[in-house]
Amino acid sequence: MTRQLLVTSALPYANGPIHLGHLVEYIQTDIFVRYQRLRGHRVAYVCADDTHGTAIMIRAQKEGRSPEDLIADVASQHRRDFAAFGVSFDHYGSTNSASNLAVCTGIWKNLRARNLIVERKVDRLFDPVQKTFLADRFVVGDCPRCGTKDQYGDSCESCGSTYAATELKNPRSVHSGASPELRPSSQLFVRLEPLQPFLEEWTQRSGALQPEVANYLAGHFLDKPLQDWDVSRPAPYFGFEIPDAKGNFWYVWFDAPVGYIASTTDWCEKSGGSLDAWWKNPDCEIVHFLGKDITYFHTLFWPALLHVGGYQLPRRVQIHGFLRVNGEKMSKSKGTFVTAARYLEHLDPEWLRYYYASKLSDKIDDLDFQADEFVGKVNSDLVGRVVNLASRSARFVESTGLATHYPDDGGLFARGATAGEAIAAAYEACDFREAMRLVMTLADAANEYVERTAPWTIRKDPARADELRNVCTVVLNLFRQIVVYLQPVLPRLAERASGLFASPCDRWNSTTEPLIGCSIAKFEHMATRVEPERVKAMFVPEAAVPAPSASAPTPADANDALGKEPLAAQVSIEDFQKVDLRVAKIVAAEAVPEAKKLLRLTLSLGSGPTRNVFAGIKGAYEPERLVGRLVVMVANLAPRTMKFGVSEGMVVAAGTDGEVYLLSPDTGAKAGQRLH
RNA sequence: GGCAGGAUAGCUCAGCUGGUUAGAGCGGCGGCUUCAUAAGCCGUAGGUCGCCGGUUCAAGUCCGGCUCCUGCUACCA
Repeated sequence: MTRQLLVTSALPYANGPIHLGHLVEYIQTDIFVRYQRLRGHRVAYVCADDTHGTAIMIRAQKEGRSPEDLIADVASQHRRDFAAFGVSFDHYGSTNSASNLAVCTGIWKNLRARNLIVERKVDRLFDPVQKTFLADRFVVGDCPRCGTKDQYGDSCESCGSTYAATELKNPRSVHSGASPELRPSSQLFVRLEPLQPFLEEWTQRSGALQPEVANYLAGHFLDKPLQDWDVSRPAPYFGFEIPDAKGNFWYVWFDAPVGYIASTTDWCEKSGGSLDAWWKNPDCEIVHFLGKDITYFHTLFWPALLHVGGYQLPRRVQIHGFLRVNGEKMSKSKGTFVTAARYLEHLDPEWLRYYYASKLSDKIDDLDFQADEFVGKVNSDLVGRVVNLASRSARFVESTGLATHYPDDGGLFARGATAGEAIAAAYEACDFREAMRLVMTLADAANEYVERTAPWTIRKDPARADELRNVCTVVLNLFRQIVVYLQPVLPRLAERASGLFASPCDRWNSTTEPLIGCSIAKFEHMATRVEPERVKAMFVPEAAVPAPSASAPTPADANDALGKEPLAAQVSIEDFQKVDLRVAKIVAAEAVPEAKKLLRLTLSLGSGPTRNVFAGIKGAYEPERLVGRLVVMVANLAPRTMKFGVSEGMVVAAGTDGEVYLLSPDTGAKAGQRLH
């Protein structure tokens, strides 16, 4: 029976380049999609750029251009990267599209009709100079919990606490630097609690979710009243203005998943299909692939929107873990934050496809990229075992072609055909690791056959020409069977093999019927080996790489630190001089056991009493290794009483999102010296 | 803090509803081979299955407790 599947990958945010972590998902989805096509099913694979929100807006501002201009640039870059890795979207759209606005509007109307939208007056910060309400990230001030300066209006990067923008101390507008005023604003919320029974049923009993996900939702959200979801943001905001609430925009997480539908709509338009035949067709299986970080958006809000909007719910939500590199989080400073473009400068995309396939399971486990394992898998599995089969047999039959009857192979080909069922089941379950393992056992068996029959010996005896041809017919058929099984993972290898046989490797069914009598093209290498040095070169930290040529178009690739932390309002030299920065020596350092992030530092300023300072750097520095080191401290910061004691100053460090880099003076600086 | 997941050979992982000497791939070691992109084949060594206790004729597999790792967390419980 021919199935019909509508498959999506999560929409990448239009605020940065695609990197190896993204590619886990797109490659995983693409393998699934190609597998389904290989089986003869009808598949639509749609995706889009997620383009709205504050971060995009801020970045566009910093770069002095319109958000539309920015997202167009990033979109073309994303498309190029995906194409290079063979990700075979049927349509790649944008959430900033007419179709998306239309679908959002439709769902919104239904939410209104079901009385699921409530409006509440909330006091929000208002910029009296710009005469606009300020989104959370357009306000900076001191964290109400720990006092850290220059924190956004949603959460503190130092202590991790979250709060309302109105709680910030000494708040300022990012636009004008003015102190915002409190003004009542009407915010719109989606009420989720009335949908509780539906969500309970769908998450716990539909079978769409992996069991650990269902457990997570049951224990986290469904066991108590669901909170209303704040879906509006006041202008200015890059996004869609809410049609019946002028001056308010849909929060990016409202219109982002709707982009799946919009992109499907656009694809239907372009290909002559209709949404009724796809998303709204109960026989069409909708499958979402996404990372575990965005689980609840896709398993609570999104089904709620679909349900109310009158759209079919996903049949399956396939969630994967994060990519780590050599056991650690990806890190720019360690060079393990590798963009797609950077990978392509060094390595072949099919290698990564195979490597990921050999590691991916249907679990939510993180996937660890290990350089030496990568080299080993590619070189020994792909080249040594699979491609080598063709390479050690094809040349012998270039002139004669394959035998006209399939010879006795001791049941090898039949065994391979039977194994197809288990391989198919593994693909279907997204247990690609298992699929690769099974395929490799077939390759092992084929190599043993070559060893046993020793065609290089047969060849020496002209009287045994038929036997030589028979043996090679077997080996090449086993090779071809394997290549078809690997086609979802290695489409380019399959194409090259197709050229060898002058017969496409594009149908799963062809694995049950040996190819006979056909000619064999001149053998050419189908895959190259990885040189370990090239992998090593890819992981050289950016800073150590010679500056790229000036002609390279880099705007979209620019470091996004500014976007994450916009420049603060201008200050005078007098303002700056109020802050007394000093070189300080760490004379003692210890972890605060009860705290997640804090180290207790004892700092010397050369003379006078030492200072006790808490620093949120536990995750990045070993206390023992800090002792004796010089750092920069804010020496005249008002003491602050914290849970674990009084902090008498602050150690300055750079970094966002959990990265922390302490500053060190050059050699020769002495504790106590002031910074000017 | 809560929750979820994990902890099995040097590395990456299988081990379903408890049942004979715990498996695979890679890596290691020893041979063989030379058709092939120094590829391939054969053999071999490696594990007190995180720790403690319990249920059972029998536990990696079930139950309780603990330790460590990872992730998530809608002020959080």
